[in-house]
Amino acid sequence: MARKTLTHPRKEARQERSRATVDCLVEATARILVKEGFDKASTNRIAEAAGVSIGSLYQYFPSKEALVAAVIDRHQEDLMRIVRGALAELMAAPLEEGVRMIAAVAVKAHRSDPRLHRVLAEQIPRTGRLAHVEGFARENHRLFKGYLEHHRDELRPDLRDTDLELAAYMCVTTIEALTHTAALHRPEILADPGAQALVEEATRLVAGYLLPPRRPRRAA
Amino acid sequence: MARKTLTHPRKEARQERSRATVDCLVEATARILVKEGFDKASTNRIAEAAGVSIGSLYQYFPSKEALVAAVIDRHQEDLMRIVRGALAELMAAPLEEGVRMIAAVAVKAHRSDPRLHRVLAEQIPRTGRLAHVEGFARENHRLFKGYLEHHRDELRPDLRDTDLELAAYMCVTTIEALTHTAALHRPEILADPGAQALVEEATRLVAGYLLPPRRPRRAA
Amino acid sequence: MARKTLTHPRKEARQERSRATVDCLVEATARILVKEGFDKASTNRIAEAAGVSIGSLYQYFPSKEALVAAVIDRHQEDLMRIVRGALAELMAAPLEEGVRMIAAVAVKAHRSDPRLHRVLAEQIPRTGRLAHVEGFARENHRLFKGYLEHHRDELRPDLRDTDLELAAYMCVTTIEALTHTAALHRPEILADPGAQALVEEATRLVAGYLLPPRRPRRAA
Amino acid sequence: MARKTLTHPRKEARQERSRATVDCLVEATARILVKEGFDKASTNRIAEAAGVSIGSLYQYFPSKEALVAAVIDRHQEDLMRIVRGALAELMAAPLEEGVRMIAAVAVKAHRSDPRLHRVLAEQIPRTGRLAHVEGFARENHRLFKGYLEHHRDELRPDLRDTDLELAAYMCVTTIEALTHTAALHRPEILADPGAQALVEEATRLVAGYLLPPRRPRRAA
DNA sequence: AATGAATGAGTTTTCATTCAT
DNA sequence: TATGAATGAAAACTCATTCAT
Repeated sequence: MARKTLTHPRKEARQERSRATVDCLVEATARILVKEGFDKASTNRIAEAAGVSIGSLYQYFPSKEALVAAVIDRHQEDLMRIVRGALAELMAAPLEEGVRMIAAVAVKAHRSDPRLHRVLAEQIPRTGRLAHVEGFARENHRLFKGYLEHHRDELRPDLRDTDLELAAYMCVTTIEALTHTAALHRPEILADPGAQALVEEATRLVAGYLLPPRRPRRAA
Repeated sequence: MARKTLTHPRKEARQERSRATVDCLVEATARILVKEGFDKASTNRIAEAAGVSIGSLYQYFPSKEALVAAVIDRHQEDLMRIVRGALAELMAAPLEEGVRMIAAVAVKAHRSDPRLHRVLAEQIPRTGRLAHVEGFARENHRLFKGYLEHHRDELRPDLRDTDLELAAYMCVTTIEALTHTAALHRPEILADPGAQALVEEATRLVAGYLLPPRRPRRAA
Repeated sequence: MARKTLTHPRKEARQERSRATVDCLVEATARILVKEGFDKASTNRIAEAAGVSIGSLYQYFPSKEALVAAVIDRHQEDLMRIVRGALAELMAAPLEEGVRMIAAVAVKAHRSDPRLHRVLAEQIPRTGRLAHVEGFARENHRLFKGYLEHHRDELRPDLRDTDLELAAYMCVTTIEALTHTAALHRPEILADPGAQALVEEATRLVAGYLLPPRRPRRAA
Repeated sequence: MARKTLTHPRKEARQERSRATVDCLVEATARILVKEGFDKASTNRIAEAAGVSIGSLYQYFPSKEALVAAVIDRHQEDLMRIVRGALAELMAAPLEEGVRMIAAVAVKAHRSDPRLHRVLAEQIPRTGRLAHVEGFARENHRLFKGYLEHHRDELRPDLRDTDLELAAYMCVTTIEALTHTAALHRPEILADPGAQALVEEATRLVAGYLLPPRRPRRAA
């Protein structure tokens, strides 16, 4: 019996009741992933935690991977919503302000559920959702590059005439890396007092990289 | 079937042959982790790949975790060697040069075996080696903080009188995050042409954060 | 996790002990197949009946099918031994006697374990052993065709100059079909009093088909 | 989860629509049995293939076995119809002609759906329908014995005064076995060019067994 | 009557680990 | 000390069947 690893939901839950079951399952999967890690998240355990029979689980998800993939997708959508919502007004902001917004959004996104974020980050390769997730990253990158192009004249002189690909990459990656790493390894930094500081420092770091040097103040 | 999680090698293997066996096993574990992932790395498979009987494996390693821990430790030691070797002359270097050295070392370290790095990064939480590994990070952090203190007068004015804790954290974390993330998700950036660029951009980013703004050139 | 259906033993049992284990397993499989049928023959049940742990079972047989295949092979070899042994002296026998020998051998073969024969006959398609088994049938067919050619001059006149392919097929198939069907559906026919009669009638049937008509006795 | 094995249809489905549903289900079962084998024929699959909900399936058939039994019965009835239709005029025919008719009918019956025939042959033991099916065989046997008794004087002399039980058994079994085995293992023989030959050879075989030896022609 | 969501016992299979030789 | 046969808990997954709607 061929048993390819399928990662797509098995059938659409049409009725009210079954949609609730599916939600329950995804919820329970996320909860267990966070509380006990991938290895402990057996399908039987998930079903039990969801208060659903193992048979029902397999009616909607053809494999454990499919469940994790569903959690990933749901998490991505949460992040997307945060990012898109916040970036609506990005274009109008001056550079430093724009960078701060990006940083703030990155922090906000990673704060939404850092422990889940962490487990998922580790499990994404296994689930074949990598392409999907990277697409999301690329979208952010493109978006920010567009923003930089729109604000070319605010950049430090030697960047003004270049392709802004690399610059965009550096900024987005730095901010993403700082917040992602904090989420994975320094959860306390994303907690309430530190998060603001992280935004400020990241802004100084990245804005300093993009903007022309300010005159020393006493130079007035 | 008691399955306590012991993570220390069972005996010291002082004899010549035992030594070789242990090396073989660690080697094989690393190889399989990289080529097939953690899930495929069963103890039987490792023993087979090492050309050693499963019984012998358990003579030297009390559990699967112990094996992975040994791989992690060996990898850490490799990294340590790179870092310590390169940082011997750090103190003497001026700030920008020092930052460049740190960046270069981070890149070098992450290039040493990025695929192993990746698997281990994912598996470290499972092995209880986390504290150990974070200790290493903290050492780097302390080291760099010392370096900054030693070069206080080169810093931008508003940093000169502060505790350099946060500044050090930002720098080390940014560089580490940039290289680590590249190792995990953008291996091509660490490959030969890109790596130099990464060092340069990281240097500009971080040095720009630490140093006082340079006068615009034409101001002469 | 790919799970192809492998039907070949997983590893050779080298030590004394493990060969005993393998034998036990094959034995137990046969026993359960006969006593309870294919559906009841779960691997756990087989292992239990063999007095062997389920793990050991999977050390030697990669799947349930492999176990059944092993039983089939063993049964085939038993049959082969019976057939080859009996057919050594076939060539020398005159036609009617030869036919009787063939019939006797077929009966003997099907008597060796009719209930096993039956279950296996049903399961052969599932195990991929079909080709193997049909090869055996073809061998018998070739053998008997050779025998007929060797005794051409005893045949009824209109067969003497033809290709004996079809004639051989009819004979072998009839005898095989009569005994096989008896084994499957009329076990009592193969039991002791009936078996001799079956041989005699089959001989009369087939010999009558091959030989020239005998003169009516009173015609002397 | 009580799982008694009931093999009788649950209700008579007198209404038009119910009738259609039942037919659909039996049809679908047969189709899946043939195309995918017994193991793949799960009740859910059958319901789906029939375009009927699993709930409805269980309204008409109390178990999977009942479904298969229904298929068997339907198949038997098809065969019956063929046999009875053809045998109406048997009694009047002389022996050789009668044998040929029997052989022709057996071939025709086995040709009607050889693949279904095969699966059913394998599955009948499981369904408890064995007795039912064997009853059918016995009927044929009785019928042919009656025919032989009616044509006693055409038989070879040493048969004329015996109980024709055994003779009938040999004839019916040989013809049945030859066609059944062909259906199971040599489908090509039942296909169009070969089937006629099979009838002829079977007739020669069996008629030769029943009739007195013909005088050699030149003996005149 | 029909629907299809839910059930859960039971199946195959893996793999860390032990222990007799 | 080395070997590898044996172990068995536990995981993933199926499918006949029930039952609320």
